[in-house]
Amino acid sequence: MARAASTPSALLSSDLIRAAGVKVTRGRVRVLDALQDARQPLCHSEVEAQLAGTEDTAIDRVTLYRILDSLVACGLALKAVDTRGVFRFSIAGGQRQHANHIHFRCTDCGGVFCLKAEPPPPPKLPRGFRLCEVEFDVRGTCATCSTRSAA
Amino acid sequence: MARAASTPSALLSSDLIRAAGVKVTRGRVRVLDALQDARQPLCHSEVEAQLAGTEDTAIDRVTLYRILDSLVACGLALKAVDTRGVFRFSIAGGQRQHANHIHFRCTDCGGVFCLKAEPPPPPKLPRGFRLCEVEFDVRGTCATCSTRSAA
DNA sequence: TCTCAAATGCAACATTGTTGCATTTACGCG
DNA sequence: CGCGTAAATGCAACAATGTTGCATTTGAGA
Ligand SMILES: [Mn+2]
Ligand SMILES: [Mn+2]
Ligand SMILES: [Zn+2]
Ligand SMILES: [Zn+2]
Repeated sequence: MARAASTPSALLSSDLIRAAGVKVTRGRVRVLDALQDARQPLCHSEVEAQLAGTEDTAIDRVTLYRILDSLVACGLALKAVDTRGVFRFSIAGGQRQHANHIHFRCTDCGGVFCLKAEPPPPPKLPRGFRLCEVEFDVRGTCATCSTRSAA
Repeated sequence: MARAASTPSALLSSDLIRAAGVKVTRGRVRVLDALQDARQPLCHSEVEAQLAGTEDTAIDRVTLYRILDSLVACGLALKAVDTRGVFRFSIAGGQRQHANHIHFRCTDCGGVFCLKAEPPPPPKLPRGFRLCEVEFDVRGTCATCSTRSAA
């Protein structure tokens, strides 16, 4: 089964940052690398933890907040709030390739799988309402997890 | 626009609370009244401000958090996070009456609005996958919030 | 190399939400 | 009504997340 995956592009973070028109700093490169490697949007503390796993020096907490916001400001990252009210960051553009099909989320392993079906058309909205995003969320257990739990 | 979870009845808050199976306290009645009167989901501080406008004594900050959560726990209120990561509360109606149509969630105020359209049918899944839940999430800004942000 | 706006580190602060515990209160029951 | 008790409240402390101000350092163009 085709797993939803991050971009296979070997574009260096430093190149992306330079192309975005902001200074290439060690912090920005490390954070963007972390977002690229991540398989889901990361919150501030998760990025911090990821960075702590490296041998490099730690980035200041406030600086990390500012780096994340700067990546969003220059279009390299996306910022969204999760159900607990915490901001999560992901690389921008990674979602575009998954725009015209729907996804299945395994509630067991957390995996996201691409389905063949197209997303349903957005409904008609009352006057004055502004559509921003339509998400068809299909949840359950994937084949692997279903087999394992049936055993 | 028909707001989701609007109660057509003039049921007293105290009756609703009693029927929900929890103790009828002055705080719960006042908070539920505030949510009923509100035209949009209110966050903690907004409920606090609303209550401060009355002549009654102020409710402790922690108690207000606990009252709001208790109203959610007993099914009288709904809790959703807004775009800034703040929880907003609104009165809940019967959820059964909202089974056959889809909803629009305002990412600004957290409000939930009933739409006329039916929910889309569940997609066909790959072999071995087990469907558990399907959710059609339509997000954007409601008429009120769209007007306000355009100003 | 020089220069300086941009980025960083650090301290302090703000907002939102939670936990522990002593006190008070709602309400079922005799 | 008056009791007993579990639930609810008030208060202090704490936690998590995010922001502001300011002095210092640094990326990168001239
Ligand atoms: Mn928050
Ligand atoms: Mn996909
Ligand atoms: Zn799975
Ligand atoms: Zn709204």
